[in-house]
Amino acid sequence: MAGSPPRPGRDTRVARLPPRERILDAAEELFLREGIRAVGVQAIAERASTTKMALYRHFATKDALIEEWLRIVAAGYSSAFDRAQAEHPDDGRAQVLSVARFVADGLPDIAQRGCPFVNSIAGLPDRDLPARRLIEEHKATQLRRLTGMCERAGVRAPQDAAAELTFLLEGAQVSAQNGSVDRVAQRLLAAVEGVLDRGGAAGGR
Amino acid sequence: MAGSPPRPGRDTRVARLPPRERILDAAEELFLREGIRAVGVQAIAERASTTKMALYRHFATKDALIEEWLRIVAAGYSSAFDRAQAEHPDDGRAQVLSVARFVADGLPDIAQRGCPFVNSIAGLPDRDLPARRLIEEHKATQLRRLTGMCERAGVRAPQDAAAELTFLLEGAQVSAQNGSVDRVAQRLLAAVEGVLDRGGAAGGR
DNA sequence: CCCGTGTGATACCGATCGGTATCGTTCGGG
DNA sequence: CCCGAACGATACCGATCGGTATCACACGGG
Repeated sequence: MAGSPPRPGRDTRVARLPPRERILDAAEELFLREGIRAVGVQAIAERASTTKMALYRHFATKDALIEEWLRIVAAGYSSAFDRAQAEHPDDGRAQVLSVARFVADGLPDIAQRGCPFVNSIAGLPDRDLPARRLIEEHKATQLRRLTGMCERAGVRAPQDAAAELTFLLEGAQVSAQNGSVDRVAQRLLAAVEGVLDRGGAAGGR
Repeated sequence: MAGSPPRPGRDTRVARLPPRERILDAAEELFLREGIRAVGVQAIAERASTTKMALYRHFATKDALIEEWLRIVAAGYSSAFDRAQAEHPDDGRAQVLSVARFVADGLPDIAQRGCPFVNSIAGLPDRDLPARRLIEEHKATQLRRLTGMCERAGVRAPQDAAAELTFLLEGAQVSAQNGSVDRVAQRLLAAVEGVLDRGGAAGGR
């Protein structure tokens, strides 16, 4: 098919990605499964079929690797927001539902591995660590975009609705992880629709 | 001065609790501030003004200490449920609101240290670790009691309502931790009231 | 053709990890 | 009064931590 594969080398194994990508993939896998602090750089290097030295040629420190990984994960969520807005322009309600469905679809993974941000924040004690700043800015951006979508959906109190939606989204993820609630995805989507229908927080009165 | 204090020893410092209590206190402090995996037994022992040996006389292993600590934290939450039921017998709505207020009151601490369960679960990869089993059983019990309260409150769909309340409660805690939402406590209580008024998930239609 | 860059492999660094062994001391109950 | 249990202190165990140094080799562009 392809005339000249990118960098097959003479390796018998599957076509290898550049080391940096392999390291990030391996780190993702291990960070999710074992937790940030439980994984050593040695284990990451081995799983990436390379060595510790190669890892430290691409990442100044383990924390830098963690930060880079979190940046990629955050970009994934952001692109879900992008897609929601691109597929349903001017339809705030559909945008929110699209985001909610994205989160709901990810719940099976979350149930086994946990939310990358929530799990990572546990191992990042200092509030001014670069990786934590990244997480907090990401969450703040998400809330802002969610608020915008709620405005476009014409709900009564966009700020309140966006906050409540955030609670539901985050809460569904931790509930999926500790396995206390069943049919989490279904319940999450129902609750999100409820918030959208009702507008802000207490709408009955 | 004092005729016979419990166990002052001849220590000049403040009256000391028995070592086991001191160790648990020190562990709680450090586990919350730094995270389970980041804290070494040495650090715990030093903060408890004792030694590693004394610690291992009371706890078979570090994991056992973690488990015992989580058991105590879980008992704290359970007693909040007990109080809610004792102070508002037969009034399910007031019971739920009491629990919600308990969580809301704890949010300032959560914002700085994070939820003990959520943070710990990140460092407990294996699902069948005793400490994780404890967390999951605790969360399951909470959901059951919440469901009972919703039934007593006469909501339409108690199971759905309890699940949504769980999402809100958990989500508010992680949102407080990452600081994305402001006025978390106020918003949480408003959202909880909304769920109680509305009954189950989507009630508008 | 050859040279520099990125790579793999190995060994090493000091520090710390969870956990254990061995002491002497202290203290309270029978 | 005295004996045993709990305690404090210290040293130690092998393993692993994050991070560094060194060296040989493969490979592609000039």
